Amino acid sequence: MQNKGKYYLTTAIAYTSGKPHIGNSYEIVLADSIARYKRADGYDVHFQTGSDEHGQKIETRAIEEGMNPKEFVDMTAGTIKHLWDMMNTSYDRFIRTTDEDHEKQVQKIFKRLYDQGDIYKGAYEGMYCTECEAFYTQSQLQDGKCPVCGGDVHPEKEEAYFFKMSKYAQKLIDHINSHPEFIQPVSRKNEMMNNFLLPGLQDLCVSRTSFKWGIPVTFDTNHVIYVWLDALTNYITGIGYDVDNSSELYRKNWPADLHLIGKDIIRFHTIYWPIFLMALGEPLPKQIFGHPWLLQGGEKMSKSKGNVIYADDLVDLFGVDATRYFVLHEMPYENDGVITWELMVERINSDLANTLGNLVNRTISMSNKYFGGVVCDKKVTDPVDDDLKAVVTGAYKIVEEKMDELRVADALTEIFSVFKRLNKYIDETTPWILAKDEAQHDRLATVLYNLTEGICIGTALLAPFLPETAERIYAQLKTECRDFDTLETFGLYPSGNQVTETPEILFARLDKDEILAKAAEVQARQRKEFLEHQEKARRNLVKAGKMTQEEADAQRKALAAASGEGETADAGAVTDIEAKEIITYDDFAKCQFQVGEIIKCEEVPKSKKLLCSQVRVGSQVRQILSGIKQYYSPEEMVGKKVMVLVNLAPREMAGLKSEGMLLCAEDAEGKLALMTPISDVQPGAEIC
RNA sequence: CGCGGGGUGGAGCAGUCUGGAAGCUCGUCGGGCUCAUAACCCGAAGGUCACAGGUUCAAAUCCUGUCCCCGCUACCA
Repeated sequence: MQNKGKYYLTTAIAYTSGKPHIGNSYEIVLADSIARYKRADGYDVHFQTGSDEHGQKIETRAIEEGMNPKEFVDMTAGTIKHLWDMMNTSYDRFIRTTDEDHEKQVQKIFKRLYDQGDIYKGAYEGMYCTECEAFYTQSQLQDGKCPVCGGDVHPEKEEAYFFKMSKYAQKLIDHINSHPEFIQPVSRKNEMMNNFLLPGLQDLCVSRTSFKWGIPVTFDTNHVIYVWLDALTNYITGIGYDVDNSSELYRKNWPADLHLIGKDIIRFHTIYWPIFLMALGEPLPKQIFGHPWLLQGGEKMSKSKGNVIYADDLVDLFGVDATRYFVLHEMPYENDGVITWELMVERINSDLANTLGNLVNRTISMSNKYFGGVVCDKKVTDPVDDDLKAVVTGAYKIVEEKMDELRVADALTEIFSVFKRLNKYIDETTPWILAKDEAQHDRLATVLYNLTEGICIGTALLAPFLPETAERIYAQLKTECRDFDTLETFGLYPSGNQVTETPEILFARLDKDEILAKAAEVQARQRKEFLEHQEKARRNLVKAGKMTQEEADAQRKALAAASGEGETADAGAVTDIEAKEIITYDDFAKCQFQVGEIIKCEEVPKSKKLLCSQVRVGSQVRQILSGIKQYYSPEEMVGKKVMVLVNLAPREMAGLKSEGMLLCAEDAEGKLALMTPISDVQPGAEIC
């Protein structure tokens, strides 16, 4: 395989304030796919990711957890790394901004920039909230109040170091204009130019005295180095940059070929980062790609909404490669993508199970059925083979074009069009008919060979995106992954090779209802954990003297109130169920609902769930069993007026007869509530 | 009049730069097939391309105006 040179790519480093959700995990999967693709394509790849671990927010979060900052970031960085590993990502280094080599180099960089006059000491002026010990800009304020706690703010000065951005602005403008590929997608370029560069850059505050959790300024230890100078430099410190004497790894890999980041931090990567590098006299990265977000059903994910989707939950339900496939496929190039549980199931069933999994399965099954698993190229061709071969061998070039533009979702679509073409080829050649004719024996062998070879080539292209699946396919075909420079040649699968006798299902078809039920459980659990965590955080903040008990109580109340009209803490969360078919009025009229009064109620001894009630409906008394023991005691049931479905066929449960059904509402968390009339009515009143 | 992006059959998107028969994936319906994971293959239905006006032989595409959605707006990681 020809060596096409080095390729250095990075992801943004993940902030260690908590566990990243799938929208954040998307980036590492995207980066990994590109890294694997470039490796397979002959590049010498270096792939770096990591975690950003300093700042005031970390300090606060650590207190909430009752830990010191270092313990806290060790924990969260561990979580992040674990997630990255679970997603099967092939990074070469996971850098942490608390790593010793990084901290040391950042200090040296700061000193050098100060010495050469790019950093100067000044005062940061802004609106200060004493409550939160934080500065806010005019535009961040909400009605002139603190956006976080809602308290009063006042103008305040804080001594700080600043970086002279304006000095390099023109040089950066020129660079961006002469390198159209620098900022991707291009639409982002205009945003940066019009909003920041052309109106004139403000100097950037690069130190803080208001908190301690950061890298100290060596010559002024009241200050810690603030945020971006610390975070962005990971891209060079991680490969051995040294102000005095950089490593060989650095000299080989810098400038980076690609910084992959979320669209929210484009400004920092396309303005501040290049300017820092200019100040250091280092070349600029070749390309910065600000990818869009994955939104849960069109909304941003948020813990308080309880709609956060985490990679590990997806992996539990669907597996690693299905999760990788989904996020890669569903993320368009420029606009935000949508993730919902339904869409996951649809994509997996349609593409992975039906198109790919079934193709591999039916091909191997036929080889076994007709040839004892031996795949032989008997070279009995037919004109229908030509188009198949053209599609299969032409795929590499098309995929390559898409990947050059970082259009990963499109590349995947192209790869799957190969598998779709192979499925069609089976219908065109109808192997089961060939099998009935002894004279077509060799033709049948050729058809199966072509299918097997087609799968091999398609799978080689698929391997960077779904590495584990590719391995499983090759294991079943008893061969190995093909180099990219062989993908335009048809016929390299060793003729006479024997495939596995026992093909395994690559992706099982999923049942949507089953998955939705599991998803509801997952989200209910998250919601509960969120509330518990909030409670714990408040306790710890009070203990640490960062919050008074009154404030904690007030916040709890505010949260409960803000989360909905309801009196319960989890109001605001809603329950969605699958829509049933539309019914006619006649259908509805078949159900007889009446108000019933519970006159007696006892537990069913043999059952964990059942209560046995005697219900007065009109002049009759009926016995009705209900699975609500966990929610209502027999005592509280008595005297209640409830909604009864009267004409339900009687049924025996736990040895007792039940003549009807008490209607309850059940929400996504499985909570039950009996339906009762809002004002008093007679037992037996019809509900219509 | 702060900046930028978007509004295309039921869903998710491409097409707009470089005007020339409205496309893809999923879903729905009908047919075929039986090697296979109720799968695969073929076909059909379904859109006044947000709205209004203009340029043109011709507009989803260019111009003008209006409405709606989303992101950013400077030190927040």
